[in-house]
Amino acid sequence: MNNIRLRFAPSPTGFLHIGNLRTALFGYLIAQNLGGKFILRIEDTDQKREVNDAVDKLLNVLSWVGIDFDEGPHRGGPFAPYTQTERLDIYQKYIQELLDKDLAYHCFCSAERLEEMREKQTANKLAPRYDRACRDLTREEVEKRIAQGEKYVIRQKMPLTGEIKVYDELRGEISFQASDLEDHVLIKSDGVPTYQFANIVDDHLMEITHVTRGDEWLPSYPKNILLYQAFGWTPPKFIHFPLILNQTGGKLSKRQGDVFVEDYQAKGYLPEALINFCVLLGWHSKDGKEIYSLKELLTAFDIKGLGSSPAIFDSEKLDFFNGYYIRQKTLTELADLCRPYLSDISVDQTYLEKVVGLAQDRMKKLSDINELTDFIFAEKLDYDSSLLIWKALTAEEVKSNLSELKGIMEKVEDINWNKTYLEAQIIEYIKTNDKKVGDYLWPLRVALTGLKNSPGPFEVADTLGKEQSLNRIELALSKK
RNA sequence: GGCCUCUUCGUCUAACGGUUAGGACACAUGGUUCUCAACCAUGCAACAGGAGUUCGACUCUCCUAGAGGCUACCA
Repeated sequence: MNNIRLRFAPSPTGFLHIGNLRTALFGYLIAQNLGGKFILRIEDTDQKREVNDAVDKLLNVLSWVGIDFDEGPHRGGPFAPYTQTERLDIYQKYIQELLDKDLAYHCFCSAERLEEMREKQTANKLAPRYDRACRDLTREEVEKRIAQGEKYVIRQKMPLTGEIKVYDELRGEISFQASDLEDHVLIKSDGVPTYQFANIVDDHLMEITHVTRGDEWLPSYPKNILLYQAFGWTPPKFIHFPLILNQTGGKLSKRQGDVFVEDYQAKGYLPEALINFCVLLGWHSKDGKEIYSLKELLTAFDIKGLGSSPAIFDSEKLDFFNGYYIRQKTLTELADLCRPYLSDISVDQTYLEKVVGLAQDRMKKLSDINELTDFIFAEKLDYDSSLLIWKALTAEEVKSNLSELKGIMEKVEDINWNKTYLEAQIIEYIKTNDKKVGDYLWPLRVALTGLKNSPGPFEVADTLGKEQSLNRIELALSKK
């Protein structure tokens, strides 16, 4: 047993962004790989963005993909509570410490003043930054204004000069100029801390050893380090994962399509595919293997395989993985997975397994099941009789071939009505009469499916059953 | 505007400073096949540009360019 501890710390905003899934996944894998603990902490300090049931939903999706936690709001733990709005008194205590050390200060500037200030700065091509107007107020003045009921925030007092060096596990040392840092807000005017403050306090208190987060946090890293220094705490290790980009290289956002795990779940992507696909965005194994189950990743994952450059989300590769994992399913599993996507939910289980078997090799996602197997459930096939004609055959030849096959199939006993038996009978007939396979099978297949492209005639006939198959052949024969 | 990060096939990515720059997806062709899919085989395709360091640079340094991120009392 060691004391490695990592956390996933999302804001409960409703859905799980695909980028967050990967952040959670990497964190989970590192924790598992190092034999440590994985903790869920809910960062709900922005009440404006609060969404009902968000935590339950989040937990559902994460458990769907197979990620679970050792500690968190749903199961407690030695560092409870794990929801930031339940920890407000803790932050009060720590901000007071900073105030006492003169490393933070009250700021009474109004939102309007700040906005005006920023507008002026940008107009003058200056970096928009708080002008530190309240940084050096006297203690008496601060007390007086608080007593008068003035609203205030608490800001971090940054050093004015010098260099701040930080270390990222993937990129090495990065240095920032203190003069580029803003005195950012630690406690908002409603007394609730910002991410920047709550996050650091909680990571320390919860004894997090490796902070894993997205690349978008790199710019605030020096401020975080300064906060650790202000408290006299030893910072954990930091790993900033490169971002996932959209097809055009921009930020993955709602506007260009699906960005939430729930979207993919609804469309019929399997958790195995999502996990396998996501883990390969910025990570590779030593031996170049690319097919990985979550279970295998638990031991195979290695932080050394992480890269530092952003990755474009390629849905075609996701489709490949999804098709691959669909093909790995047993018919029973696949039937269960497909059932919610069927318009007719009352389909018999064994029948459904046969139907699903026809589509398995052709599916990219579960929702494809409808389009792929519509022809099976169709009351009456609707297709042009010209489709029945194979290559140079005439319409008469096609009908004659179909009649011959009908004759053979009529004689097949119900008990023998299966793919293997039908295939053996029909192929034997064709061979012994020295005919071409295509001249018979194409018309038969079209008669049974009404489609240009479809699964083979024997498996379709098997699924359809004797009566339905013969009806469909009869329909083909009656076509003009 | 400022700061930070990133840069190998279309995409995801390999390559102790020495390889015909490898694999996967996609694509193409062939095989298998009545069609499609699946499967198998083959092929196509990349070191952003420029200086250095070095006997030798995809790999180290610097510059340029491009891309992305951050620049809120959002996370």
